[in-house]
Amino acid sequence: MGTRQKGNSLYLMRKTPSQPRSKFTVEAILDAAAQVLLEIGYSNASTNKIADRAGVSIGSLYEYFPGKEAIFAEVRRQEDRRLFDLAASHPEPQTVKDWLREHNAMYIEFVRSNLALHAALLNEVPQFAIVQKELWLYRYYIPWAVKFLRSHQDELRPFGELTKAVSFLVRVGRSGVDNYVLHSPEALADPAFLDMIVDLCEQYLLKR
Amino acid sequence: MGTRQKGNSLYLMRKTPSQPRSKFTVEAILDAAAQVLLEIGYSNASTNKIADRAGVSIGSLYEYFPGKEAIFAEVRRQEDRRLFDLAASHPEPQTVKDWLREHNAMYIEFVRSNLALHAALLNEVPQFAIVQKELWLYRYYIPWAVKFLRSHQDELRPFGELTKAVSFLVRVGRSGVDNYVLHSPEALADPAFLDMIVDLCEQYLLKR
DNA sequence: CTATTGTATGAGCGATAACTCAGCTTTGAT
DNA sequence: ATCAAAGCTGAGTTATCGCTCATACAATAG
Repeated sequence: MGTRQKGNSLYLMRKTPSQPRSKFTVEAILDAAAQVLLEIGYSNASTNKIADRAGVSIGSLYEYFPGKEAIFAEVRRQEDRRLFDLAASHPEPQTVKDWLREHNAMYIEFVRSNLALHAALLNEVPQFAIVQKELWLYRYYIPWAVKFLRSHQDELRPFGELTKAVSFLVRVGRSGVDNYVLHSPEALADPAFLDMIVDLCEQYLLKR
Repeated sequence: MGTRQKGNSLYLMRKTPSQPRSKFTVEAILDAAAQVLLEIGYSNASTNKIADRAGVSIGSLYEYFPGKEAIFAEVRRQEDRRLFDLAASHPEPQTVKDWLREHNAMYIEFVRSNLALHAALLNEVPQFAIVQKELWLYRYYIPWAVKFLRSHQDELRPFGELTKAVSFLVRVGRSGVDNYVLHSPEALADPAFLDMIVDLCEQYLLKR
């Protein structure tokens, strides 16, 4: 038997596939879930339809996932992971100004690269019990951003608690972009949008 | 027969109650919807359960709403309206600084006054086809904020398009607070959070 | 008073959802 | 070559969902 989860949470995979073919199965399920989501929406997406679309039997689906919540939670985790990898693979800029521009551009590009999916995730799919603390963004990205900014503190306004301020700015920035993904996706393509959000970050962070 | 809607949208009420007793019925349904949402979550909330909880027959529910999407869309509209009324009833401050603090405090208080409901709305209930432009926040609040800020332009940094900048800041600010509602509700009670968001707004808007 | 429109009821129908389980196939270690 | 574990299958069970409709009472205009 595979590696069964202890708590049997509604939002976690039941077991982790060990053989290659089961890895394909799980991948097919996750891909199908994204497709079905875009085609008929979260509330109409059922485990049966997802399994169908994946070309996998419903029994197999339940072998790995306790239900559709867990499937979409996993889709979210994958996107979260993709984003972190993207950021981590990026060479570190010299100045805070550059850093702000590049990282904001990166996130905007990231959501734009699969706009429909991200809009649907934001619009329709509950966040469930995806605790922020377990996401790469919060576990790794924010601490990493804090470390970078601390090492460029001469460029910054004085902050009592830099960690708090950075975490705040990252969350606000991200939520702000997400708001536009949902309500004004066309604005994301405009370079002026990037300028605007970079401006916001600079005004908040940089000393002058 | 009542005032039937033309397009028969999934997200609008079917008819507007004219007699007092039917107004009570609709109110009961909306209240029940909020309760059921908090108790069992959006995806488990069914029209039958909502009607049950409201003490109203399922037939009556379908008299006024085409489905649960429309019910929750209406719950959202009511909250949106409540917020706008709150803001509109507020006396206009003298300075931009005061304005920023008071309006941010107002929104934080607003969400905190019914935190569980707002968290649930953000977390679980799809935004559907609630176009931003039809919300009070965007139709009235932002134009109004722009008007206020334009009349205090001497306190502001120069902006090419003030409307764009204000709209951006309002949306980012609101989304940012919403992010904390969802992921760190405890932080909202801390006065430092208000300070932080006011600081962000001031740094972005105010000249120095 | 009467006609018309407004409001309320709830049993019940058809559809579909979630999820199980008994049995079959594949894989890989020995 | 053998066999236990891993993986896969899909018809079937149970529950609930969305929604209709025949029926009846209430309000109001003329």
